[in-house]
Amino acid sequence: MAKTDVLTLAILGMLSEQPLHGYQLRKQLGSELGAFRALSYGSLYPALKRMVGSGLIAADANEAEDAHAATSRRSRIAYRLTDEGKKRLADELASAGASSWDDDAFDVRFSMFDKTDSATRLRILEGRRSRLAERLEEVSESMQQRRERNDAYTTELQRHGLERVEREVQWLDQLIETERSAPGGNTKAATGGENN
Amino acid sequence: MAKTDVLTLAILGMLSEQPLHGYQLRKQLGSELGAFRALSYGSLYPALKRMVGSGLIAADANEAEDAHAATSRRSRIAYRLTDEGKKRLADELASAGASSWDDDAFDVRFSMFDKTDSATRLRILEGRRSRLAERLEEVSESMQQRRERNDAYTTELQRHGLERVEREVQWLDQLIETERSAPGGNTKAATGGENN
DNA sequence: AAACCGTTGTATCGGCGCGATACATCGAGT
DNA sequence: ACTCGATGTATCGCGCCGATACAACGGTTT
Repeated sequence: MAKTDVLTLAILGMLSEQPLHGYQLRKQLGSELGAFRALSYGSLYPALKRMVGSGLIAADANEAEDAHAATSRRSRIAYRLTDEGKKRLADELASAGASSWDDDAFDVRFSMFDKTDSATRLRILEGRRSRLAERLEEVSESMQQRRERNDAYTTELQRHGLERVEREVQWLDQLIETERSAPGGNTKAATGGENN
Repeated sequence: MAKTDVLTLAILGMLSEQPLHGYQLRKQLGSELGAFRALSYGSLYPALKRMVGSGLIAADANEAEDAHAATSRRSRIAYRLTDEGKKRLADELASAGASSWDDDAFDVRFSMFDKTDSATRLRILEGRRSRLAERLEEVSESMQQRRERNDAYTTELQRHGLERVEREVQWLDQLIETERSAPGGNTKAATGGENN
């Protein structure tokens, strides 16, 4: 079982909505996710090539929907999911990821929550939460130990880092609670509350 | 003028306190900074090798302070700054970094604030602040544009990301204000206190 | 019409960071 | 004596990033 890295998963998710060119793919990933804020072509194109190689996606080279301009045409390649790609995505969406708990991986996984069932959502949220709790433990412990040795600025930096993680945990707690109290939400409509 | 990358700068800073082995260096960097939380040996040792090559640091291979055990001895290498390394660090500390505004670079630079004068501190804080403000602009703009197209979870992810950056800005504002009202702090002693 | 320029679009290269892995020694506990 | 964890150095493959190059398209300016 080849394991699916974060970028591959993100691309699978994007392409499941509609076929896209590399260029468009990059823009979408950049604007939609926190991760991949500035995904470089040096990562993207090789990744696409890998995915074509492993049969997850296919490259449709420039099919003109308008028949009138047959010649010329600048080179553009639209990528779409293959059946194998769809299967892989479905597997991944059902699996709670095992490693959906890293900073980037969680973001990607979270942005696909509307494609997942409530149970899986909860497992991911809780996994992420406990991962952050661990880090909280580690960091605050090492802060205690070296409290004397550090200067004021380093201490402040650590304190701020800690606070950021704590707030992340609070955010997760909120999401977990919402998910528990409204488990029915399979697709679309869940978090925001009742603004629409 | 060879430019100094983040890792190199962090190592220079660490070694300016005392000579250290690669192993110790890694632990210190991991616990002290937010960046380099889990710096790998695959990055560290090559970096040290590069720095020796460019003359910034020197490697003292295992000088036994106890003379009695002459043979055996496990291999340990203590690294220390050369004069050139000290000069490079001083230059870097005075320069406000030009690129001390990335996430990681800022953390490293901030942890060395007690080695810098107040004017430089302010310039770095303000540089970082305006960098974050830019990002704030971009993200909230792209949120407006794609508000309709995104599902609730993606929207929530973006909202949370935005909030995190906003809080970061508030933190910086606080630091800037403190720095302005108490500019005297040149070295050691700023917020925390004077324990030694 | 010609010149310019920003956006769309594909692609590669060198350098570097990461995770895994290997190997070796030391001190302490059972 | 044996195991186990911490200390310590080192490398390999692979993926990512930043820079860079090339090219065609659409729009505005002159």
